[in-house]
This record gives sequence, C-alpha cells and structure tokens, in this order.
Amino acid sequence: MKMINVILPLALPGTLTYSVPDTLCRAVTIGVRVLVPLGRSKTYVALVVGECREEPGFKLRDITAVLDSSPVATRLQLRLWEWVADYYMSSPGDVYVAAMPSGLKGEDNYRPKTERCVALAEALGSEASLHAALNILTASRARQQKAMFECFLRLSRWDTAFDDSLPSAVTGVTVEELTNESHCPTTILNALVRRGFLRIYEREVGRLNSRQPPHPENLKTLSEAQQRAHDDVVRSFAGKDVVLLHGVTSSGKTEIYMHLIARTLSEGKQVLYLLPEIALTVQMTRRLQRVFGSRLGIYHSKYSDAERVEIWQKQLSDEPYDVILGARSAVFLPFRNLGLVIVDEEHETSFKQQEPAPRYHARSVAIMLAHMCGAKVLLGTATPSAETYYNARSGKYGLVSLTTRHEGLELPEIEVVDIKDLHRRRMMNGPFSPRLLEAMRDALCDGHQVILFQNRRGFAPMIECQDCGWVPKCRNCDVSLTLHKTMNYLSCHYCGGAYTVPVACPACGSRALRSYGYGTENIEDRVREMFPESRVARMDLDTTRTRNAYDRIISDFSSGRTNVLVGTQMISKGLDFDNVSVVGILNADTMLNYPDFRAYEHAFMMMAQVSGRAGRKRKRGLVVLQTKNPGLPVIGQVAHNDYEKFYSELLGERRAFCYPPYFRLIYVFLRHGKEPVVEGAASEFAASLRRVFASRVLGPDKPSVAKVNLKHIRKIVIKLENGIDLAAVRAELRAVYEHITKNIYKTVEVFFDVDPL
DNA sequence: AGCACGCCGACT
DNA sequence: GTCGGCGTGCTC
Repeated sequence: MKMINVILPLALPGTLTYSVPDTLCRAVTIGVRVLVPLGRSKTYVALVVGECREEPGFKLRDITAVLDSSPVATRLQLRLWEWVADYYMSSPGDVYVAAMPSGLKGEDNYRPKTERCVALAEALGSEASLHAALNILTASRARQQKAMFECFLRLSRWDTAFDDSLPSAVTGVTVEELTNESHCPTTILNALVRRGFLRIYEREVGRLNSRQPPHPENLKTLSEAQQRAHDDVVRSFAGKDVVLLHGVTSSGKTEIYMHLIARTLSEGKQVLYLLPEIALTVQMTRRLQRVFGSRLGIYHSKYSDAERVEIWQKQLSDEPYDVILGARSAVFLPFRNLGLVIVDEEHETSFKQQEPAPRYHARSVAIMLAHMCGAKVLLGTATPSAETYYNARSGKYGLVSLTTRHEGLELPEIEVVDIKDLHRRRMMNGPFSPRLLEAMRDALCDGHQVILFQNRRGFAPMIECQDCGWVPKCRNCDVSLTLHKTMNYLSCHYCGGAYTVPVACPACGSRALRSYGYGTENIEDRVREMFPESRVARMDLDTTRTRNAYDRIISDFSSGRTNVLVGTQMISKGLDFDNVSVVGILNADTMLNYPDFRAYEHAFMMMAQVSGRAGRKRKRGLVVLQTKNPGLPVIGQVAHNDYEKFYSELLGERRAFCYPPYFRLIYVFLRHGKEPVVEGAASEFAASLRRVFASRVLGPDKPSVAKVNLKHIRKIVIKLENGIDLAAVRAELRAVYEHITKNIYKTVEVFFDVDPL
C-alpha cells in the first residue's frame, strides 16, 4: 500500500501520513491535492508533499479522493515553503494557508463569477460615429453624461489602442470603476445606455487583460541619469544576485523597472514585481498594463479569491503571465522561469507579515525564491532599511545610486519648526504653527495642494477627566481609548473594541472630560474651520475600509477635486502628485518616542517619504516639520536629506547595542489569560534559554502594551551574533519550546518572531 | 481549526 | 440526580 505525507491547512507541527487505495495510486504525485478524513467527521483538502517509506506504528487512514490531474504546486514551491516554515519557525500548515488562495484549499470549489462591464454601443463601431456621439453629448445639456462618457473613453484607453479596434467589444471597464472614476451616479450610466451610447455586458472576472495586447512602444525613454542607473544595475547583476537601487524620491525608479522588466521578458524570462499592498493603486497598475498588457497579472489581497485562484492556475498553465505585479503573498505563486524579482519600496514594514504565522518577510522570501530559480533581485527605495544598506555597503549586494529627481524636480526645502517654544509663547493654533498656516494659505491661494501628515487616526488619542484624572481604558487591552468624533465612539486600536463616549466621569461624576492630542479627524476638522474654502480629504484606516475608497481618495486628490489631504503614514507610500507645494509634518515626536530600537529608522523613513511628496514641475516644494525636539540629530538629517549621515550614525548605535544588522534578533512571545501563568512560563522559558544561549537572552519583559484581547503578553529577546549556526539555534529553541509547553505550561501560547521589525 | 472528552455549577 | 459550561487534547 502506498503511503503519502500531506500538509493540511492547520497549524499542525508537521505532516500527516495517509494510505492511498490502489485505485487512486496512479493519480497521486507530489503537489496534487487530495481529500483526507481527519478526526471523527472532518474532511480537508490536503497537499501531497512526499512519499512515506516506513510503516508508522499506528493504523493509517485512506485518502478519499484525488482532486488534481497535475500538481498545483511545484517542487520548487514546496521547497520554498519548507524553508519559510523552518526559518520563521512556523508550521507547514501555516505556510500552506498563507501561500495558497483559499479557493484552492476549500472543498467548495470556486466558480468563475461575472461582473458588470461597460462597452461602447455596437452602433458606435467607427471613429466617425464616435465623434458624432461626442458632438451630440456636447451639444445637449447633459453635462454629467458627457463627463462620464469621456471618462469611459479614457478608462478604456481607446486612444492608445493602436490596432484601431474601438472599445466596442471587450473593455474591462467595470460599472463600479466607471462610476467611481467619473463621480457620477449609476443613473447617468443608465441614461447613456438608454440613449444608445454605451451598453452593459456581463463578464467573467479574473481575465482582466486577456484581450489587451502589450504595447512596448509605450515605454518611455529614460533620462540620462535613469539610463545610467539602468545600465549600472544590469552591470551589477553580472557579479551580484541582489542589487539595491537607492534613488531619491521622484527619481523615476518605476521607469527603470519597466525597462528592466522589458529586458528580462526579451530573454524569455518571468518577472515578479513586489509592492507594498497599499501602493498597488489603480494608477500604478494601469501604468504597467499600458506597456505589458496581457502579459501582466496582478495579485493582491483586495482582489477576490476566485481571481487569485485563476492567476495561480494560469501560472501553472502553458501560457502564464510573464509579469506578476503583487503584494507580499505573490512570492508564493508558481513560476516556471523566473528571471527577475523587483522589491519596490524595499524598506516598507508591510512586507513583513505580523499576524498570523508565518511571520515572514517578503523581501527575504523573494531573495530565497530568486536564489532557488537562479533569478536576480532588485531592491528599490529612497530610504533603504538598515539591513539592506549594510548589505549593499559591505559588498554583499550591488549598489546603484540615483541622486537626481526626474524632470528637473528639486528636492523640497525642509523647514524645522520648534513647537515646544511656540507652545510656551502661546503662538500655536491648535496643531498648527504660524509658519505652517502661512505656507498652507499661500499654497491654496496659488491653487496648489497641501498634504498634512499626522501618524494617528481618530480624533484624539485619549480623553481625561480634568477633576480626577480618570482615563477610559479598554476592557480587553492595556491601552487607553481613542476618541472618534465623526462616529462618536471610543475605540481600542488593539482589539477594535468600541465604547460609547461617557457624558460624565464614572469615577467622580465630573462633566469636565477633555480630549488630548490630535488625530487625523481632528486635523481634518480644524483645516475645514480655518480654510472654509478648501476641499479636505482624510486618508487613514478608517476612511479606506472599503475596496475602492483608497483609489477614490487618491484620484480625487491627484485630479484636484480635493486640495488638502490629511492622513497617516498611508499617504507616504510611493504616490506621485504634481501639484503639491506644501507638506506639513504635524508632530514628528510621536514617531520618535516610540519604544522600539527601530523608532528612529522608521521615523526617518516616514519623514523622508512624506517630504518626497512635495514638489512641483517648476517650483521647489516646502516641508514644514513640526517637532518639540528640533535639536535631535535625526531631525537635522531629515531636513538636510542627509541619508548617509543618518545611516552611519544609526549603524554605529546598532553595533554598540548589538542590534541588526550586526546581530540577528528572534523574539519569543508568550500569551495567556492569567498574568501569573505567563509570568511563570516566561521566566522559566528564559531560564532554559539562558542555559543554552547565556547572555544572548534578554528578558522576559512586559511589552509596552502588555495585555491585548484579555491575554497577558511577555516577550523574550534573543540576540544572535552574525555567523552563528542559525539552524542549530532554531533546533534549540524548538527543544526549549517542547520542554516548557509539554509540562506545566500546556495552555500558554508561545510563538516566535524571527527578524522582527 | 473542529470536535470529543471531562470535570464542576444551576436546573427539572 | 442531569444538562451543559468551556478548558484540554488530538487529529495520520
């Protein structure tokens, strides 16, 4: 009887073994999915990862069905998953869950869904009739109809389609997209359909590009500086597998990527282009689609699962996409002939998955993937992470710098404003310094735009009773509650819990409840108050909950429908606007006071990135950087855009205090509902670790938020010098884990965070 | 993740 | 006396 090892979409420590009935034997190979029974009544879709030679000491159960005629995961993928599970100390099941779209893991097979799309009415099949239609619309009073119709033409890109096929057949423009982009209600669309200009048809989702041929002629020619950087990258790849492209904001890195992609495609190889989730905007994707057309596939979590299943299957087919543009999880897609991986905005922390396991870093996984495929990796950013920069300077990675912005754009002037002093002199107007208000007024008067950055959502980070000092806290977590005024509730940003706003203090009955600090909602309100003429938009987690909200806010701002954008770090992610003359960083200190060894690194990156949003074609942009600590070196380094200085100081500190990139970190987290239990488990865990790793072990400590969702948390830090045998370290960690959790502390939840951010 | 087994509180 | 609370352990 044949026996196979399978992984299940569960956090089991290893694989399970099943027997294969002779009738199914021929169909079973590594990488196919099978149906297996588990426990009394459950059936799971499991993935075959190996054959089992030795008879185990217990009765095996039979698999009940084979789902695929050919593997849905390649050997190479399985090896990569195995590496991820081992390196990040998570179970194979967790990796399987993270790697594969759920449609391929669930029993209920996905069925292709349809969505409503818009096309030109058949009568408008010629360019002449199209112009006639436009004339009719222009002549009539139907302003919105005309706007929507033109918007449709823009979206369907009929003007760039060279094969003179008008968008009469298949366009890929959805009803949703059109109503969003044109800012017209669906009634306008209905009117256009009724009048015989447009028609609506149903289309299977997920075949976005199948009819659009690539248009390599849309590749822009590179500027001299870009071309030089491009050539340097190519030259670097001859000797290095990984190259860092360190280019200032707005230096046009994307154009360089496009040329490198085209080059890789011409060699007959595939490209994986990774971006942080948030940067995968419609603008970004359209830019690539225009050039690579049907050769481009887009893969990210906002897309429906059915669509992700289709991309996965297409990658396994005989004609896979040659270019995949995707977020973090796209590293797990099947590739047959990968030649290049681009990790854009390499420094972005969202490339690291925080919760749940596997807590992997997509940059590291991408480098491993490329290594396994014999592909090259290009890391791109204006503000490299300390690790990457270190690797580039030490010669492990190639390094290419690009110091000029495209189209003669100058780096913005950064003005530091001491708000501590202004507060003392009572010259602050809420969160605004006089200088910032003046700059905003000038910008708005001149018809320019303003971005205000405040890294805190909600209205106020806390409220307090002025008489007794009582502060509302979350029932489940060890944090004070944030006031959200628009919806009028208090919210816990850790567990998401919502509470009503108290009218009086429950401790002393006083009605003198005051809110402290500023969140994005508050800033938004105040801008409205002070600039009644302005059109303010807010972008944070709360305003981008729905699928298209993010794209809508961005397109509103870039088209000028709004002229002040208030937001959290979300606004810093690789967006190029060309009419922003002023950027305000309202309070740099919230970032600098973060209790973490990376606080300064993150603060520097964030400030440098938002500052990079300032600047217009001809005029130099202005950044007003408000802080209570203008004397801090990091503030000066941001102001002078002195990346080198910042990083040499940062690296000095990291070396002195044994932090990455000189040491590797592994955090051990322990969680339990009862504080004495975690406390005991954590100290015993740390004691066991010290027996092996001696002074490399720090803690246990209470993290700054020591209770989340009714669970008390402890953290142990392990610092490992470079060159240590990491595989041996992980084995030791697993042994200690077994020892602790198998005995008294069975109910304590323990997990590891390898290379934490 | 389910799901069963098991050991303590408030009901017919 | 039992129904059922969820805490604990196992699943090839």
